[in-house]
Amino acid sequence: MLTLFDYLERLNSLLRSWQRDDAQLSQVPAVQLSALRYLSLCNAYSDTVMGVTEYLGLTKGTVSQSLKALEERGWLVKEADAADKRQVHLRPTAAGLQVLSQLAAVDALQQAALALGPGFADALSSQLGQLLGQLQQQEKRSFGVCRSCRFHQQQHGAPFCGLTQQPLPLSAIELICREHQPAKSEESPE
Amino acid sequence: MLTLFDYLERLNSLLRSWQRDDAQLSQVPAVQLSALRYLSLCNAYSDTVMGVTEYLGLTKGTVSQSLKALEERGWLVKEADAADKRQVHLRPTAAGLQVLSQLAAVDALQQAALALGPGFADALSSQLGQLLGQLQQQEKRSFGVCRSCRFHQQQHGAPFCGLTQQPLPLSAIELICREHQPAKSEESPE
DNA sequence: AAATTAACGTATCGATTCGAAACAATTGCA
DNA sequence: TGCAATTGTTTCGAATCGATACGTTAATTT
Repeated sequence: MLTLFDYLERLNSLLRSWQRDDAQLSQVPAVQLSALRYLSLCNAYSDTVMGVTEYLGLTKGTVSQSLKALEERGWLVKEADAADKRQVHLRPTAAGLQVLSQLAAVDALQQAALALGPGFADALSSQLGQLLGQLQQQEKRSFGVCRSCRFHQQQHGAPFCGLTQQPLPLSAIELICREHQPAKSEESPE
Repeated sequence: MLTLFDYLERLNSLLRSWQRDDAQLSQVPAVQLSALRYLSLCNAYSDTVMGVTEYLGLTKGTVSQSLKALEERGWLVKEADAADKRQVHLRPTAAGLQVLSQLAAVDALQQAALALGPGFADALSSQLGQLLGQLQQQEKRSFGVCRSCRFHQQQHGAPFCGLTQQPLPLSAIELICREHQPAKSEESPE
């Protein structure tokens, strides 16, 4: 009997094989693309080596090398943190974002979902999000977006993080955060 | 905005990282486990090197090595095909099946789904199956189970494959087949 | 029947990745 | 001020993966 695990494994194999068949991206290791994509989706608290490391579940040494390779490709720049001299912020360049936008697998998934009905993609995303939330309850990090975070507040009409006690740009509330902690009710209301 | 692709990527990272944290399986490459699991789920037409190769989307040289490693671990045995001397059938041993049954990720997914409601796992599996079917329409192979195959027939009350013109054991109709071709209506009725 | 082509599996090579460990630099804490 | 914890880099060795070449067997063509 096929389980959820098997479906996810098969989907993953398929997506990887497409990446390899892509002429432009065949030389680029999958981990590098995963890291770059994460960096394009996370906020300023999370765009560090340790952020990528925890998100991908690898060791920091390995990740450091992959990021170095991305930097050499010109898809990434490193910027020192103003306050903490240990930290380095990683920002995808225009060229890097360009590469991400050409990932065939992303579009293929969206189009396949569209062919199955107008609300299919949203419904499936919602369910996968719920599953992910459930799985991450035992994890140290939950990697959600600000909007679903218990620290997420409003102050003077703008988003505000109760953990770091800092105001956030409006664009940040849909970004992935390393410090995310789920609010009480994870179930998104229908 | 998080896409289907991102959810699948994150889920995959999480599952992989669990595999690495498992003391017993940390030394075992993920590809080997994927191959072994496939072999435990596929039928007699598909348990060959080329079957695994196409399912995982790798090259046959690479797969041949991974299978060799599995054989050396004693998790797999090779059996020559009776009719075609080129082919080798790969059969997981009892020890191999034992390893598969201990995959923590499989259970974790099932339990997480269970916590989200009684029908959650089935509904999600069904949707992922539909998505997979849609994605595989452009592929050469669809890797479905006999029951959803256009060659699937009944003869003398037993399953029968219209492609190979052979009877099938009853246990095979839920197994993955390399030669699978979807029947006209892929949508599984509710 | 013979020759050619195609398919299956293996072996070898080189590039690359990954984890483990050691290391330097900075921060936070007692 | 000491001491531990955190961040990030580097180095090393093992192992994976793709590409290529090869041998064997089956299928096809002449």
